[in-house]
Amino acid sequence: MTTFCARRPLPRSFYVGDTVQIARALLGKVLIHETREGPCGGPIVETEAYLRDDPACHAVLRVRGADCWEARMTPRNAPMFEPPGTAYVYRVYTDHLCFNIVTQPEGVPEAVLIRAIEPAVGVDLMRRRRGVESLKALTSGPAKLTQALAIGRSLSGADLRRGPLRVLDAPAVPDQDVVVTTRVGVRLAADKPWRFYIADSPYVSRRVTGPNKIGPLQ
DNA sequence: CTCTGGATTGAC
DNA sequence: TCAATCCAGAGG
Repeated sequence: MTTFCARRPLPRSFYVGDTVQIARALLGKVLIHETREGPCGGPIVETEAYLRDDPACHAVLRVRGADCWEARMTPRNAPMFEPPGTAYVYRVYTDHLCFNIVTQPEGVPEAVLIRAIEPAVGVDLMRRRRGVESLKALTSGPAKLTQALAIGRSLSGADLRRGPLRVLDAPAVPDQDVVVTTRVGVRLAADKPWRFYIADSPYVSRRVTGPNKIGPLQ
């Protein structure tokens, strides 16, 4: 996973289609943040899909008094309704930020959570921001990577094709290198196999071995 | 206004 | 395995 042939930013069309497949296709693509202190980032190694009819999705809320859900815009999830290729950054558990890439045409709230990247660019800068030395601890989790890349909430709503935070094209990761599992830390729709990671990457947040493992993509 | 429950991390 | 520790969203 040291091949680093970054190209142009991914176009909007990349982010339209089946969001689960887009999450899969984002593996290997390169996330780069050009900051004042320098560039930092690397290839994406772990993703999760969140869909418009998925109870775990921030844009899907329980209909009051009924046993069903519906997509609804709120102040927090508004960027999910923006055009494909928009950033959605939100806070969880006090001081942790998570970074998502919005998919689907404007008005359709689906997104891919970027859970881990391989630390390839600006490693020492990221070490300073994280306060740890170990490469494995730099970006191996959704809130770790936002801290390492200095992705703040002001980037929520930003266009990932232009500006300081970009997602660049790179060669596709072959199916035999991809593992599919259920999503981490979600209570609702916990059985959906919508998480993807690169099997042999040391920079994945969490490896699955037990009954949770859905298996490699054939 | 009050109440509930996290798309986490790091220490034990 | 578990606490830290705060806000978004819902309901009164």
